[in-house]
Amino acid sequence: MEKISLYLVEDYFLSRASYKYSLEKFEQIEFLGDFENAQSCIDAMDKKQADIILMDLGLENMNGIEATKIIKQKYPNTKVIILTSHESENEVLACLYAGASAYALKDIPIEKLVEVIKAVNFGANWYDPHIAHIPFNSIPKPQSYEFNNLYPSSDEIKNLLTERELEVLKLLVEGKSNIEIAQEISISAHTAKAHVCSIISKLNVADRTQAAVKAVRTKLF
Amino acid sequence: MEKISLYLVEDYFLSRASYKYSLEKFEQIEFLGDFENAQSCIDAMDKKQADIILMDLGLENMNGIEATKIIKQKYPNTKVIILTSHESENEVLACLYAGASAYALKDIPIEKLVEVIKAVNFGANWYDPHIAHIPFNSIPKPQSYEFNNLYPSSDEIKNLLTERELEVLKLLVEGKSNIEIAQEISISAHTAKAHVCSIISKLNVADRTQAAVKAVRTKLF
DNA sequence: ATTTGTATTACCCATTTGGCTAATTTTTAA
DNA sequence: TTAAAAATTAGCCAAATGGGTAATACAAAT
Repeated sequence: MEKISLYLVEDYFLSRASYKYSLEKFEQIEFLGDFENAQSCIDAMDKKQADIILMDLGLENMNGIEATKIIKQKYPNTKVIILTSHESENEVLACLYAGASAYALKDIPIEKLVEVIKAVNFGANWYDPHIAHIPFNSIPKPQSYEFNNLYPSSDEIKNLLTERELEVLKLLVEGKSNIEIAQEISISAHTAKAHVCSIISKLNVADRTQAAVKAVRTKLF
Repeated sequence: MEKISLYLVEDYFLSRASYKYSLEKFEQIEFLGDFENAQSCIDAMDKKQADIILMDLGLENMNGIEATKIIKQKYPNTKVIILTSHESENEVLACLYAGASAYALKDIPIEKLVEVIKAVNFGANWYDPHIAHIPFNSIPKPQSYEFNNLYPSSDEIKNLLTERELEVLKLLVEGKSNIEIAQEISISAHTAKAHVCSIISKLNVADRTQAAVKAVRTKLF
Protein backbone atom coordinates (compact mmCIF):
# COMPACT_ATOMS: atom_id res chain seq x y z
CA MET A 1 0.00 0.00 0.00
CA GLU A 2 1.21 3.43 -1.00
CA LYS A 3 2.27 5.65 1.91
CA ILE A 4 0.59 9.01 2.41
CA SER A 5 3.18 11.77 2.39
CA LEU A 6 2.62 14.65 4.74
CA TYR A 7 3.84 18.09 5.73
CA LEU A 8 2.99 19.77 9.02
CA VAL A 9 2.74 23.51 9.60
CA GLU A 10 2.49 24.52 13.25
CA ASP A 11 4.16 27.45 14.93
CA TYR A 12 4.40 26.03 18.41
CA PHE A 13 7.54 23.94 18.73
CA LEU A 14 6.27 21.46 21.27
CA SER A 15 3.07 20.73 19.38
CA ARG A 16 5.06 20.26 16.22
CA ALA A 17 7.41 17.80 17.85
CA SER A 18 4.55 15.98 19.45
CA TYR A 19 2.58 15.55 16.23
CA LYS A 20 5.70 14.50 14.38
CA TYR A 21 6.55 11.92 17.01
CA SER A 22 3.02 10.54 17.04
CA LEU A 23 2.45 10.49 13.31
CA GLU A 24 5.74 8.86 12.44
CA LYS A 25 4.61 5.79 14.31
CA PHE A 26 1.97 5.07 11.71
CA GLU A 27 3.14 2.91 8.87
CA GLN A 28 0.81 4.36 6.29
CA ILE A 29 2.21 7.83 6.83
CA GLU A 30 5.40 9.22 5.41
CA PHE A 31 6.22 12.30 7.44
CA LEU A 32 8.07 14.56 5.02
CA GLY A 33 8.72 17.55 7.21
CA ASP A 34 7.42 20.12 9.64
CA PHE A 35 7.53 23.91 9.53
CA GLU A 36 6.90 26.73 11.91
CA ASN A 37 5.63 29.05 9.21
CA ALA A 38 3.65 28.70 6.03
CA GLN A 39 6.25 30.11 3.65
CA SER A 40 8.74 27.38 4.52
CA CYS A 41 6.11 24.79 3.71
CA ILE A 42 5.33 26.43 0.39
CA ASP A 43 9.05 26.47 -0.41
CA ALA A 44 9.28 22.79 0.44
CA MET A 45 6.25 22.05 -1.74
CA ASP A 46 8.04 23.65 -4.68
CA LYS A 47 10.68 20.97 -4.32
CA LYS A 48 8.57 17.99 -3.31
CA GLN A 49 4.80 17.87 -3.14
CA ALA A 50 3.11 16.11 -0.27
CA ASP A 51 -0.23 14.36 -0.49
CA ILE A 52 -1.48 16.07 2.64
CA ILE A 53 -0.62 19.20 4.58
CA LEU A 54 -1.66 19.59 8.19
CA MET A 55 -2.13 23.32 8.61
CA ASP A 56 -2.40 25.38 11.74
CA LEU A 57 -4.22 28.71 11.46
CA GLY A 58 -2.53 31.11 13.86
CA LEU A 59 0.89 31.56 12.27
CA GLU A 60 3.43 34.35 12.00
CA ASN A 61 3.44 36.44 8.81
CA MET A 62 1.15 34.40 6.61
CA ASN A 63 -1.82 32.80 8.32
CA GLY A 64 -3.06 29.31 7.55
CA ILE A 65 -6.02 30.53 5.48
CA GLU A 66 -3.86 32.49 3.09
CA ALA A 67 -1.37 29.65 2.96
CA THR A 68 -4.12 27.18 2.11
CA LYS A 69 -5.34 29.39 -0.71
CA ILE A 70 -1.86 29.74 -2.19
CA ILE A 71 -1.05 26.06 -1.90
CA LYS A 72 -4.34 24.94 -3.43
CA GLN A 73 -3.84 27.32 -6.33
CA LYS A 74 -0.36 26.03 -7.07
CA TYR A 75 -0.92 22.39 -6.15
CA PRO A 76 -4.61 21.49 -6.38
CA ASN A 77 -3.87 17.81 -5.90
CA THR A 78 -2.42 18.32 -2.45
CA LYS A 79 -5.09 18.18 0.23
CA VAL A 80 -5.03 20.55 3.18
CA ILE A 81 -6.29 19.56 6.60
CA ILE A 82 -6.81 22.48 8.97
CA LEU A 83 -5.65 21.57 12.45
CA THR A 84 -6.46 24.34 14.87
CA SER A 85 -8.29 25.34 17.99
CA HIS A 86 -10.15 28.16 16.25
CA GLU A 87 -13.86 27.47 16.08
CA SER A 88 -15.26 30.70 14.68
CA GLU A 89 -17.72 30.41 11.87
CA ASN A 90 -15.88 32.94 9.78
CA GLU A 91 -12.56 31.16 9.96
CA VAL A 92 -14.08 27.78 9.18
CA LEU A 93 -15.85 29.12 6.10
CA ALA A 94 -12.79 31.02 4.90
CA CYS A 95 -10.66 27.89 5.20
CA LEU A 96 -13.12 25.83 3.21
CA TYR A 97 -13.41 28.57 0.62
CA ALA A 98 -9.63 28.60 0.38
CA GLY A 99 -9.82 24.92 -0.47
CA ALA A 100 -9.24 22.98 2.73
CA SER A 101 -10.51 19.41 2.64
CA ALA A 102 -10.95 18.95 6.35
CA TYR A 103 -11.18 20.94 9.55
CA ALA A 104 -9.98 19.26 12.72
CA LEU A 105 -9.82 20.70 16.20
CA LYS A 106 -6.66 20.17 18.17
CA ASP A 107 -8.22 17.98 20.81
CA ILE A 108 -8.63 15.26 18.20
CA PRO A 109 -7.05 11.93 19.23
CA ILE A 110 -4.10 11.01 17.06
CA GLU A 111 -5.71 7.77 15.86
CA LYS A 112 -8.71 9.70 14.67
CA LEU A 113 -6.50 12.26 12.96
CA VAL A 114 -4.85 9.46 11.06
CA GLU A 115 -8.26 8.22 9.97
CA VAL A 116 -9.06 11.74 8.79
CA ILE A 117 -5.80 11.83 6.87
CA LYS A 118 -6.68 8.58 5.16
CA ALA A 119 -10.19 9.69 4.34
CA VAL A 120 -8.96 13.01 2.94
CA ASN A 121 -6.27 11.27 0.94
CA PHE A 122 -8.99 9.15 -0.59
CA GLY A 123 -10.82 12.29 -1.64
CA ALA A 124 -13.28 12.79 1.19
CA ASN A 125 -13.95 15.82 3.35
CA TRP A 126 -14.13 15.80 7.09
CA TYR A 127 -15.39 18.38 9.53
CA ASP A 128 -15.00 18.16 13.28
CA PRO A 129 -18.46 17.53 14.77
CA HIS A 130 -18.13 20.75 16.75
CA ILE A 131 -18.03 22.84 13.62
CA ALA A 132 -19.72 20.55 11.10
CA HIS A 133 -22.89 22.61 11.24
CA ILE A 134 -21.06 25.57 9.71
CA PRO A 135 -20.43 24.24 6.21
CA PHE A 136 -23.78 22.47 6.39
CA ASN A 137 -25.57 25.74 7.05
CA SER A 138 -24.00 27.31 4.00
CA ILE A 139 -26.05 25.01 1.77
CA PRO A 140 -29.02 27.02 0.55
CA LYS A 141 -32.48 25.87 1.53
CA PRO A 142 -34.47 24.36 -1.34
CA GLN A 143 -38.00 25.59 -1.94
CA SER A 144 -39.29 22.07 -1.77
CA TYR A 145 -38.07 18.53 -2.12
CA GLU A 146 -39.81 18.01 -5.43
CA PHE A 147 -37.56 17.59 -8.43
CA ASN A 148 -39.17 20.32 -10.41
CA ASN A 149 -38.99 23.36 -8.20
CA LEU A 150 -36.07 22.70 -5.90
CA TYR A 151 -34.57 26.11 -6.33
CA PRO A 152 -35.72 28.93 -8.53
CA SER A 153 -32.98 29.27 -11.06
CA SER A 154 -31.57 32.74 -11.45
CA ASP A 155 -31.79 32.40 -15.22
CA GLU A 156 -35.43 31.59 -14.80
CA ILE A 157 -36.00 34.88 -13.04
CA LYS A 158 -33.91 36.73 -15.57
CA ASN A 159 -36.03 35.37 -18.38
CA LEU A 160 -39.26 35.95 -16.55
CA LEU A 161 -38.65 39.61 -15.81
CA THR A 162 -38.04 42.41 -18.24
CA GLU A 163 -34.84 44.47 -18.13
CA ARG A 164 -36.62 47.28 -16.39
CA GLU A 165 -38.12 44.96 -13.83
CA LEU A 166 -34.74 43.47 -13.05
CA GLU A 167 -33.45 46.98 -12.54
CA VAL A 168 -36.30 47.67 -10.13
CA LEU A 169 -35.83 44.34 -8.37
CA LYS A 170 -32.20 45.18 -7.76
CA LEU A 171 -33.16 48.42 -6.06
CA LEU A 172 -35.91 46.66 -4.18
CA VAL A 173 -33.34 44.21 -2.81
CA GLU A 174 -31.23 47.15 -1.75
CA GLY A 175 -34.12 48.11 0.46
CA LYS A 176 -35.45 51.04 -1.49
CA SER A 177 -39.11 52.01 -1.24
CA ASN A 178 -41.23 52.52 -4.32
CA ILE A 179 -40.67 56.25 -4.13
CA GLU A 180 -36.92 55.87 -3.77
CA ILE A 181 -36.87 53.46 -6.68
CA ALA A 182 -38.78 55.99 -8.75
CA GLN A 183 -36.29 58.74 -7.94
CA GLU A 184 -33.33 56.49 -8.60
CA ILE A 185 -34.30 55.67 -12.15
CA SER A 186 -36.22 58.86 -12.86
CA ILE A 187 -39.72 57.56 -13.27
CA SER A 188 -42.90 58.36 -11.41
CA ALA A 189 -43.79 56.63 -8.18
CA HIS A 190 -46.77 55.19 -9.97
CA THR A 191 -44.58 53.46 -12.50
CA ALA A 192 -42.21 52.15 -9.89
CA LYS A 193 -45.18 50.69 -8.10
CA ALA A 194 -46.46 49.12 -11.28
CA HIS A 195 -43.11 47.45 -11.82
CA VAL A 196 -43.02 46.14 -8.28
CA CYS A 197 -46.54 44.78 -8.65
CA SER A 198 -45.51 43.10 -11.85
CA ILE A 199 -42.42 41.61 -10.22
CA ILE A 200 -44.45 40.27 -7.31
CA SER A 201 -46.95 38.78 -9.70
CA LYS A 202 -44.37 37.21 -11.98
CA LEU A 203 -42.27 35.77 -9.17
CA ASN A 204 -45.44 34.36 -7.72
CA VAL A 205 -44.82 35.75 -4.25
CA ALA A 206 -47.03 37.67 -1.86
CA ASP A 207 -45.04 40.83 -1.23
CA ARG A 208 -41.83 42.74 -1.89
CA THR A 209 -40.06 41.12 1.04
CA GLN A 210 -40.52 37.67 -0.43
CA ALA A 211 -39.45 38.97 -3.82
CA ALA A 212 -36.24 40.30 -2.25
CA VAL A 213 -35.59 37.06 -0.38
CA LYS A 214 -36.16 35.06 -3.54
CA ALA A 215 -33.75 37.25 -5.47
CA VAL A 216 -31.05 36.98 -2.82
CA ARG A 217 -31.57 33.26 -2.37
CA THR A 218 -31.16 32.63 -6.07
CA LYS A 219 -27.94 34.61 -5.94
CA LEU A 220 -29.44 36.96 -8.45
CA PHE A 221 -28.03 39.91 -6.52
CA MET B 1 -13.49 -4.99 12.93
CA GLU B 2 -17.16 -4.03 13.12
CA LYS B 3 -19.11 -4.56 9.92
CA ILE B 4 -20.87 -1.66 8.26
CA SER B 5 -24.57 -2.37 7.92
CA LEU B 6 -26.28 -1.13 4.82
CA TYR B 7 -29.64 -0.67 3.11
CA LEU B 8 -30.04 -0.05 -0.59
CA VAL B 9 -32.90 1.86 -2.20
CA GLU B 10 -33.05 1.57 -5.98
CA ASP B 11 -36.12 1.21 -8.13
CA TYR B 12 -34.58 -0.66 -11.01
CA PHE B 13 -34.56 -4.35 -10.26
CA LEU B 14 -31.44 -5.27 -12.21
CA SER B 15 -29.36 -2.48 -10.69
CA ARG B 16 -30.54 -3.47 -7.26
CA ALA B 17 -29.57 -7.08 -7.76
CA SER B 18 -26.26 -6.09 -9.24
CA TYR B 19 -25.30 -3.81 -6.36
CA LYS B 20 -26.43 -6.39 -3.85
CA TYR B 21 -24.38 -9.09 -5.51
CA SER B 22 -21.30 -6.91 -5.70
CA LEU B 23 -21.49 -5.44 -2.23
CA GLU B 24 -22.10 -8.71 -0.45
CA LYS B 25 -18.67 -9.85 -1.55
CA PHE B 26 -17.02 -7.31 0.71
CA GLU B 27 -16.30 -8.58 4.18
CA GLN B 28 -16.61 -5.20 5.89
CA ILE B 29 -20.14 -4.77 4.62
CA GLU B 30 -23.25 -6.30 6.09
CA PHE B 31 -25.93 -6.01 3.44
CA LEU B 32 -29.17 -5.73 5.41
CA GLY B 33 -31.66 -5.36 2.61
CA ASP B 34 -32.67 -3.66 -0.61
CA PHE B 35 -35.88 -1.84 -1.50
CA GLU B 36 -37.49 -0.58 -4.64
CA ASN B 37 -39.12 2.37 -2.91
CA ALA B 38 -38.21 4.69 -0.08
CA GLN B 39 -41.13 3.93 2.20
CA SER B 40 -40.15 0.28 2.50
CA CYS B 41 -36.70 1.36 3.57
CA ILE B 42 -38.09 3.75 6.17
CA ASP B 43 -40.29 0.96 7.49
CA ALA B 44 -37.27 -1.31 7.71
CA MET B 45 -35.32 1.42 9.52
CA ASP B 46 -38.06 1.55 12.13
CA LYS B 47 -37.26 -2.06 12.94
CA LYS B 48 -33.51 -2.11 12.45
CA GLN B 49 -31.30 0.87 11.76
CA ALA B 50 -28.50 0.59 9.25
CA ASP B 51 -25.24 2.51 9.43
CA ILE B 52 -25.50 3.53 5.79
CA ILE B 53 -28.25 3.86 3.23
CA LEU B 54 -27.46 3.90 -0.47
CA MET B 55 -30.20 6.03 -1.94
CA ASP B 56 -31.29 6.43 -5.51
CA LEU B 57 -33.07 9.67 -6.43
CA GLY B 58 -35.64 8.84 -9.09
CA LEU B 59 -38.11 6.67 -7.21
CA GLU B 60 -41.84 6.07 -7.34
CA ASN B 61 -44.03 7.97 -4.87
CA MET B 62 -41.41 9.45 -2.55
CA ASN B 63 -38.21 10.61 -4.20
CA GLY B 64 -34.78 10.09 -2.69
CA ILE B 65 -34.46 13.69 -1.52
CA GLU B 66 -37.62 13.56 0.56
CA ALA B 67 -36.66 10.13 1.83
CA THR B 68 -33.25 11.40 2.89
CA LYS B 69 -34.81 14.27 4.76
CA ILE B 70 -37.22 12.01 6.62
CA ILE B 71 -34.60 9.43 7.45
CA LYS B 72 -32.09 12.00 8.73
CA GLN B 73 -34.76 13.57 10.89
CA LYS B 74 -35.72 10.27 12.48
CA TYR B 75 -32.29 8.66 12.51
CA PRO B 76 -29.56 11.31 12.42
CA ASN B 77 -26.88 8.72 13.08
CA THR B 78 -27.58 6.84 9.88
CA LYS B 79 -25.60 8.22 6.96
CA VAL B 80 -27.14 8.53 3.53
CA ILE B 81 -25.13 8.15 0.36
CA ILE B 82 -26.88 9.36 -2.77
CA LEU B 83 -26.25 6.99 -5.65
CA THR B 84 -27.72 8.38 -8.82
CA SER B 85 -27.09 9.53 -12.34
CA HIS B 86 -28.63 12.95 -11.75
CA GLU B 87 -26.07 15.70 -11.94
CA SER B 88 -28.19 18.83 -11.72
CA GLU B 89 -27.00 21.48 -9.32
CA ASN B 90 -30.42 21.81 -7.76
CA GLU B 91 -30.72 18.16 -6.96
CA VAL B 92 -27.23 17.94 -5.51
CA LEU B 93 -27.83 20.91 -3.23
CA ALA B 94 -31.23 19.68 -2.14
CA CYS B 95 -29.78 16.27 -1.25
CA LEU B 96 -27.03 17.81 0.83
CA TYR B 97 -29.50 20.14 2.50
CA ALA B 98 -31.63 17.12 3.30
CA GLY B 99 -28.63 15.66 5.09
CA ALA B 100 -26.89 13.34 2.64
CA SER B 101 -23.26 12.60 3.52
CA ALA B 102 -22.09 11.72 0.06
CA TYR B 103 -23.11 12.01 -3.55
CA ALA B 104 -21.92 9.32 -5.92
CA LEU B 105 -22.69 8.95 -9.60
CA LYS B 106 -23.70 5.56 -10.87
CA ASP B 107 -20.65 5.01 -13.00
CA ILE B 108 -18.57 4.69 -9.84
CA PRO B 109 -16.56 1.44 -9.67
CA ILE B 110 -17.74 -0.83 -6.91
CA GLU B 111 -14.39 -0.80 -5.13
CA LYS B 112 -14.49 2.97 -4.99
CA LEU B 113 -18.05 2.91 -3.74
CA VAL B 114 -16.95 0.66 -0.91
CA GLU B 115 -14.22 3.15 -0.04
CA VAL B 116 -16.84 5.89 -0.01
CA ILE B 117 -19.00 3.79 2.29
CA LYS B 118 -16.09 3.34 4.66
CA ALA B 119 -15.20 7.02 4.61
CA VAL B 120 -18.81 8.06 5.21
CA ASN B 121 -19.16 5.52 7.99
CA PHE B 122 -16.16 7.12 9.63
CA GLY B 123 -17.89 10.47 9.47
CA ALA B 124 -16.52 11.95 6.29
CA ASN B 125 -18.30 13.43 3.31
CA TRP B 126 -17.63 12.55 -0.29
CA TYR B 127 -18.71 14.21 -3.49
CA ASP B 128 -18.17 12.75 -6.91
CA PRO B 129 -15.53 14.84 -8.68
CA HIS B 130 -18.06 15.66 -11.40
CA ILE B 131 -20.33 17.47 -8.97
CA ALA B 132 -17.87 18.40 -6.21
CA HIS B 133 -17.80 22.00 -7.39
CA ILE B 134 -21.47 22.40 -6.48
CA PRO B 135 -21.24 22.19 -2.68
CA PHE B 136 -17.94 24.00 -2.90
CA ASN B 137 -19.54 26.93 -4.69
CA SER B 138 -22.15 27.26 -2.00
CA ILE B 139 -19.47 28.37 0.47
CA PRO B 140 -19.66 32.15 0.62
CA LYS B 141 -16.65 34.15 -0.45
CA PRO B 142 -14.84 35.78 2.45
CA GLN B 143 -14.16 39.50 2.28
CA SER B 144 -10.50 38.82 2.86
CA TYR B 145 -8.24 36.16 4.26
CA GLU B 146 -7.35 38.20 7.31
CA PHE B 147 -8.71 36.89 10.57
CA ASN B 148 -10.46 40.08 11.48
CA ASN B 149 -12.80 40.89 8.66
CA LEU B 150 -13.59 37.58 7.03
CA TYR B 151 -17.36 37.89 6.87
CA PRO B 152 -19.99 40.21 8.25
CA SER B 153 -20.81 38.07 11.23
CA SER B 154 -24.15 36.41 11.76
CA ASP B 155 -23.18 36.03 15.40
CA GLU B 156 -23.43 39.79 15.57
CA ILE B 157 -27.10 39.64 14.69
CA LYS B 158 -27.66 36.68 16.96
CA ASN B 159 -26.26 38.60 19.89
CA LEU B 160 -28.13 41.74 19.03
CA LEU B 161 -31.55 40.15 18.87
CA THR B 162 -33.42 38.25 21.54
CA GLU B 163 -34.46 34.63 21.06
CA ARG B 164 -37.99 35.66 20.32
CA GLU B 165 -36.89 38.27 17.84
CA LEU B 166 -34.77 35.73 15.98
CA GLU B 167 -37.81 33.50 15.83
CA VAL B 168 -39.84 36.35 14.37
CA LEU B 169 -37.05 37.30 11.96
CA LYS B 170 -36.99 33.76 10.65
CA LEU B 171 -40.70 33.91 9.86
CA LEU B 172 -40.27 37.37 8.40
CA VAL B 173 -37.63 35.99 6.05
CA GLU B 174 -40.05 33.27 5.04
CA GLY B 175 -42.28 36.04 3.83
CA LYS B 176 -44.87 36.00 6.55
CA SER B 177 -46.85 39.14 7.37
CA ASN B 178 -47.15 40.40 10.93
CA ILE B 179 -50.52 38.72 11.26
CA GLU B 180 -49.23 35.43 9.94
CA ILE B 181 -46.24 35.63 12.27
CA ALA B 182 -48.61 36.22 15.15
CA GLN B 183 -50.68 33.17 14.26
CA GLU B 184 -47.62 31.03 13.75
CA ILE B 185 -46.23 31.55 17.24
CA SER B 186 -49.55 32.16 18.96
CA ILE B 187 -49.21 35.76 20.00
CA SER B 188 -51.29 38.80 19.15
CA ALA B 189 -50.71 40.77 16.00
CA HIS B 190 -49.74 43.69 18.22
CA THR B 191 -46.90 41.72 19.73
CA ALA B 192 -45.69 40.44 16.41
CA LYS B 193 -45.60 43.99 15.19
CA ALA B 194 -43.70 45.10 18.25
CA HIS B 195 -41.08 42.42 17.61
CA VAL B 196 -40.74 43.40 13.98
CA CYS B 197 -40.36 47.05 14.94
CA SER B 198 -37.71 46.07 17.44
CA ILE B 199 -35.87 44.00 14.85
CA ILE B 200 -35.92 46.82 12.34
CA SER B 201 -34.64 49.20 14.94
CA LYS B 202 -31.88 46.91 16.21
CA LEU B 203 -30.66 45.91 12.75
CA ASN B 204 -30.60 49.58 11.88
CA VAL B 205 -32.59 49.16 8.69
CA ALA B 206 -35.58 51.00 7.28
CA ASP B 207 -38.11 48.24 6.80
CA ARG B 208 -38.82 44.52 6.99
CA THR B 209 -37.54 43.92 3.48
CA GLN B 210 -34.11 45.22 4.36
CA ALA B 211 -34.18 43.19 7.57
CA ALA B 212 -34.91 40.05 5.55
CA VAL B 213 -32.18 40.81 3.02
CA LYS B 214 -29.69 41.44 5.80
CA ALA B 215 -30.58 38.16 7.47
CA VAL B 216 -30.27 36.18 4.25
CA ARG B 217 -27.06 37.95 3.25
CA THR B 218 -25.38 37.16 6.55
CA LYS B 219 -26.43 33.54 6.12
CA LEU B 220 -28.49 33.76 9.24
CA PHE B 221 -31.32 31.89 7.53
C1' DA C 1 -49.84 47.71 -41.39
C1' DT C 2 -51.04 45.56 -37.36
C1' DT C 3 -50.21 43.11 -33.42
C1' DT C 4 -47.56 42.34 -29.42
C1' DG C 5 -44.84 43.45 -25.53
C1' DT C 6 -43.01 46.90 -22.68
C1' DA C 7 -42.88 51.22 -20.30
C1' DT C 8 -45.20 54.80 -18.54
C1' DT C 9 -48.66 57.19 -15.83
C1' DA C 10 -53.00 57.61 -13.23
C1' DC C 11 -56.78 56.63 -9.86
C1' DC C 12 -59.33 54.02 -6.21
C1' DC C 13 -59.32 51.31 -2.12
C1' DA C 14 -58.43 48.00 1.49
C1' DT C 15 -54.67 46.29 4.05
C1' DT C 16 -50.22 46.44 5.96
C1' DT C 17 -46.58 48.64 7.81
C1' DG C 18 -43.68 51.46 10.83
C1' DG C 19 -43.23 54.92 14.60
C1' DC C 20 -44.82 56.30 18.85
C1' DT C 21 -46.20 55.84 23.64
C1' DA C 22 -47.68 53.02 27.44
C1' DA C 23 -49.09 49.34 30.55
C1' DT C 24 -48.69 44.54 32.39
C1' DT C 25 -46.53 40.23 33.11
C1' DT C 26 -42.55 37.03 32.88
C1' DT C 27 -37.99 36.04 33.05
C1' DT C 28 -33.37 36.85 34.07
C1' DA C 29 -29.62 38.74 36.44
C1' DA C 30 -27.38 41.22 39.95
C1' DT D 1 -34.76 40.33 47.01
C1' DT D 2 -34.62 43.79 43.89
C1' DA D 3 -33.60 45.69 39.57
C1' DA D 4 -33.20 45.17 34.73
C1' DA D 5 -34.42 43.05 30.47
C1' DA D 6 -37.69 40.82 27.62
C1' DA D 7 -42.32 39.50 26.18
C1' DT D 8 -46.84 40.62 25.88
C1' DT D 9 -50.79 43.54 24.67
C1' DA D 10 -52.99 47.90 23.20
C1' DG D 11 -54.21 52.21 20.60
C1' DC D 12 -53.22 56.05 17.43
C1' DC D 13 -51.72 57.79 13.09
C1' DA D 14 -49.30 58.75 8.89
C1' DA D 15 -47.16 56.45 5.23
C1' DA D 16 -46.37 52.65 2.28
C1' DT D 17 -47.99 48.72 0.06
C1' DG D 18 -50.58 45.63 -3.09
C1' DG D 19 -54.58 44.73 -6.22
C1' DG D 20 -57.40 46.19 -9.58
C1' DT D 21 -58.41 48.58 -13.90
C1' DA D 22 -57.22 51.60 -17.63
C1' DA D 23 -55.14 54.83 -20.80
C1' DT D 24 -51.13 56.38 -23.60
C1' DA D 25 -46.75 55.90 -26.00
C1' DC D 26 -43.17 53.46 -28.24
C1' DA D 27 -40.55 49.90 -30.26
C1' DA D 28 -40.06 45.42 -32.30
C1' DA D 29 -41.87 41.62 -34.62
C1' DT D 30 -45.05 39.50 -37.75
